[in-house]
Amino acid sequence: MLCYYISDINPAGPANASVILGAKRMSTTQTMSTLDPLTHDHDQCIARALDEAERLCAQRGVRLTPLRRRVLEEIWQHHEVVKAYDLIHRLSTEDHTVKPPTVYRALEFLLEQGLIHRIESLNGYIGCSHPALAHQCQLLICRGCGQVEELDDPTLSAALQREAESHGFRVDQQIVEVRGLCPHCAPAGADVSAR
Amino acid sequence: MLCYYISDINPAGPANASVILGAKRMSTTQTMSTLDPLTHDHDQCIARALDEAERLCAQRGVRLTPLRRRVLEEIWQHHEVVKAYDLIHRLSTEDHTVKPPTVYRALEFLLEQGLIHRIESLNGYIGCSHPALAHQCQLLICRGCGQVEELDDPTLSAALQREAESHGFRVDQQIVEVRGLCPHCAPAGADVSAR
DNA sequence: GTCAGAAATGTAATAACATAACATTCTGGT
DNA sequence: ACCAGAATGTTATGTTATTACATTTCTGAC
Ligand SMILES: [Zn+2]
Ligand SMILES: [Zn+2]
Ligand SMILES: [Zn+2]
Ligand SMILES: [Zn+2]
Repeated sequence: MLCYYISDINPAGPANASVILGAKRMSTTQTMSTLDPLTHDHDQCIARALDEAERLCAQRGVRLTPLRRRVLEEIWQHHEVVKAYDLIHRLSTEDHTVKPPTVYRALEFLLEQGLIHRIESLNGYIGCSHPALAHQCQLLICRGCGQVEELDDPTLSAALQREAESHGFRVDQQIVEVRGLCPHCAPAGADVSAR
Repeated sequence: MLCYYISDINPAGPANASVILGAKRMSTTQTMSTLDPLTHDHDQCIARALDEAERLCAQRGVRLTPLRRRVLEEIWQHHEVVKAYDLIHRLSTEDHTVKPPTVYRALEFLLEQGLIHRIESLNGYIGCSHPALAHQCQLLICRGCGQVEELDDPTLSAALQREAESHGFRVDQQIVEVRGLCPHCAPAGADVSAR
């Protein structure tokens, strides 16, 4: 199962993406399993993620409180990595500043419930695209647009698990993060210097 | 190529390790590619790492200055993850405190030269066990003893690369970290709660 | 409905990790 | 000796995360 959406049209623009204003349709030239910016209804995407979260928490007997739900909603605003202090700023208002522990506790809950993933190499967080089942995922992190594709290739995770076990290692958790350029940013290649 | 050494005898002790005082020999019962604590001459291990670093830097025309060498030496004191601020404390004396940029610049140099690896999930660093060639490695990180085994399975890294490319992703870097228990800590399993 | 305990949230302080900007010193080539 | 570039020193600050404790909210037993 995959989830990779483009919430904003890349300024540089995907060189070969099919863009027909007003007539949403799939891009035909991208090999990446993405939805075209114009085909992706992100409001619906957010709603789906939140509904799924509600459902899972109810089913598990844990509480998706307004605060936790709000944090999850903020994380789902884009398909880009979100930082804890971004959340603090976004949740704060003129008359009420949210303090770090508030956000970190919500993040902790969402991580425990598998509703988000932590991106270790960026100290950031991203919504999980298939939270119903426990899984070891591989994250493709674009340094061009900051967006993240979550893969769940059981063959890969099994191979890594096997390799670790063959060295007598008992695996708790796999952290697999691939840094690079997504298909929308790669064509522009030359102008996307290391970030 | 593998490098996994035990610098300190685990307090809990490997349940089934062969230990013959005074007569260093390989453990016969561990499946992990480790050296028995007693067979591992860590002074020699450090010396080897530093010599290799000297050789590579000379060959590449870069300067392994006393400071950089000193930082590398500290990182190699054990086979455990080292934190930047540990290094700051270890390098500081009564009459001279080392400041963060000093250490971070040395770490940056050592990372560029492939002499150390950064462990993203721990904000730590570890000596690279085969720095002569560029490589994508897999790190097995024990939560029991803090030691790290560096694997370099080209099959695994190729599989991950292929998977990413099949999604149109251009790979810069792979981060593969496996958290769990090493064979010396796993048998004691029950008493090693999550850290 | 009441109430006690548990869970969640609020708050203040601080720890841990990392970098920016600029000054000074060191090094190697001429 | 001189110069330019590399390396290091120094100050300040930015970023990420946790500890400890107070208060509020929720839940289930009665
Ligand atoms: Zn979306
Ligand atoms: Zn991109
Ligand atoms: Zn060693
Ligand atoms: Zn261990």
